[in-house]
Amino acid sequence: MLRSHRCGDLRADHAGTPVTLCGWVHTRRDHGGVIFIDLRDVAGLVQIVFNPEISRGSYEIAESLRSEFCISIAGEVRARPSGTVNDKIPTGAIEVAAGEIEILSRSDTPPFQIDEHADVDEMLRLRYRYLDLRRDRMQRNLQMRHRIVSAIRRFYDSEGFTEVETPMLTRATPEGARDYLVPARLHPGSFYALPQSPQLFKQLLMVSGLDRYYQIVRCFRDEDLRADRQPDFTQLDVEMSFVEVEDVLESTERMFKSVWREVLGVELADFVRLPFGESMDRFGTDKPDLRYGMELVDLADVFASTEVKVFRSVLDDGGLVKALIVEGRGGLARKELDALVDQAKSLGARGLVWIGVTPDGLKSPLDKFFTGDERAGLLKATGAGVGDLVLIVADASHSIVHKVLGNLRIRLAERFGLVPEYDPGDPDYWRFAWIVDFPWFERNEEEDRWDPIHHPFTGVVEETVEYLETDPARVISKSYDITLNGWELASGSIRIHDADMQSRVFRALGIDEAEQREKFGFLLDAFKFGPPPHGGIAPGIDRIVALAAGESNIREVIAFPKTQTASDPLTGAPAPVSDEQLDALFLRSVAGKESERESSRQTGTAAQRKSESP
RNA sequence: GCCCCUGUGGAGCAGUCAGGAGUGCUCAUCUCCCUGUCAAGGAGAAGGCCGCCAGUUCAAAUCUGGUCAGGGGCGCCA
Repeated sequence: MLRSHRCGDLRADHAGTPVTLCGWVHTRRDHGGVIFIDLRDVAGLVQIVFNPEISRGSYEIAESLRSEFCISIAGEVRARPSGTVNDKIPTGAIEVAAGEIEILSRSDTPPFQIDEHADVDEMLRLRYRYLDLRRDRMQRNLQMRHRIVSAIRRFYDSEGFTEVETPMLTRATPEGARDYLVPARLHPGSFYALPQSPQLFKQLLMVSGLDRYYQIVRCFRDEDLRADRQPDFTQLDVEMSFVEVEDVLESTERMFKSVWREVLGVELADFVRLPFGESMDRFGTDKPDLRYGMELVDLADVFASTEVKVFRSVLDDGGLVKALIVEGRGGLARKELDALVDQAKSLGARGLVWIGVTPDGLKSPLDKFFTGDERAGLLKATGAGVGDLVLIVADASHSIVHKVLGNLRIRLAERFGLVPEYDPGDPDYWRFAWIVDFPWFERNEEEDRWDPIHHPFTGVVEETVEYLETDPARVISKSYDITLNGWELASGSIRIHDADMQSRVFRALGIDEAEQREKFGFLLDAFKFGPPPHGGIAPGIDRIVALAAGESNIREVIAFPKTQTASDPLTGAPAPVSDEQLDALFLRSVAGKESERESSRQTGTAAQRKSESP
């Protein structure tokens, strides 16, 4: 070893110990006669003192040190002189008097400072990700990720699960997200797909009698990115045989509790159970943030016999009139209210009615149309008091009302500081919920058919099987989601293992036997050989870690993530390949115009291309 | 595909609404001073196609259009 200790591990009781340390120059404070270096390694910072009275040679070398030089020093740990102790760092009681120094490697001036203070442009961080990852926050995030994954493995190992790897090069799935394709050199014209999830393989493993399977596995979906979505992401994939819904929920909930206990030292409360319909009614979404109130209020009763046109026509069409109450914001300026109306419209609403509750009555463009009963009913139903703001969306489409109000609820909670600060040690901060009783189908008006909300192998709740042929909207699935503080963390279901039931479901979906064979033939074949009842779940690792670490973006917990256009500023991926490579794969590019544009691109990409060449 | 925000020395910002010489702040870099600092301090210096292209104008960082890049969202994500 080139070192005897780690910088950040030294404490007062090391005083008098000779040590050899390796690390990076974090900061340099040159006083002319004495030089201080904060030396940084994976464990933390420690102050090194260079003094010509200790070693003239080392002092002279230290004068040439700059930020991020990688150095080794040998010297003695000593208590700091009284009055110079630094309470801000764990090693602040001591310092190391440097006797010898070796510059292991020099560093160019870094493109940005490696400390917590600078809020650096993310593009730059990603281009120099290896420097970005030197920062304390990133180190902590990656370490937390490791501890979480490790705790998950420990849990499933102790519960008799077997981790099995499944192929990365597999067959394109007929439905779901867009696949990433890989040309098959040995099969001209054919392609592998990277897995969107190991869904079908884990079901096959149940047919194989594995009984309890898990895998921490990379998955790929070629869809547009979001704060919580990357094109390649990591899932905890779980499947169990001979279980019902309740067994998967119980096991998964215990896993999360165990991980939170081990990693964050907090004892989670039992997860709330929220039926899908109730979640939509109360929060306008199937992934509600339960850390604050502002629940939606149905005003259908209040305006049941209204003459206000917009409400009347919506209610007559079977639509919804619902409200959101923003406490203490009745005095919002007209300009801000107009901005809210615009937001609502951009989300698909025809309009947004705002009502300020003042001591003199209601302040609203619609107030003059309200009857006295309606004003009283509105206040009673919403519970709004003087100073509050009521926002109402009315639409024939229930989903638009819920989408708009659900979105406004989140934005207003963030804007008005209703979202609690990150406080991992507080059990109350972690609002886990099971979302259950999802409808099996959703209506696809464009294609004039019923589509599965989950996937076509999802089990059907027995009591609703009879509606498969008569009223698909009433069929409830044996599927479930976990949500945490407004994020969907996991999704799963009990699968259909009975051939007759699977046929009925395919019929309801309008998929005939030829299509079944073409799309799912190998799974249906497997299910001819005694498939066990089984089910599972798949939590997203990136999201779990981001929430646990208090990050609002999963890029912060992924070592080398991609930008919103799915490119990597560090490697320059994706990039064109040579004609020779294409020839070998029997491919020809038709993106002529695209590549011309590529070559005339401006500064950012040019600099990036520069970094690609050696 | 659509909507919104952002782009100013190496980094982070202000300036843009209301056009008038690249003006300012913090940090970094370079030189000098300094033996107890800790995001050290002091003095000085260097460093800019104001993302890019076009338009309006006597005059554009500022106004207009387009475009590229980064971020947030809608659609999409069984």
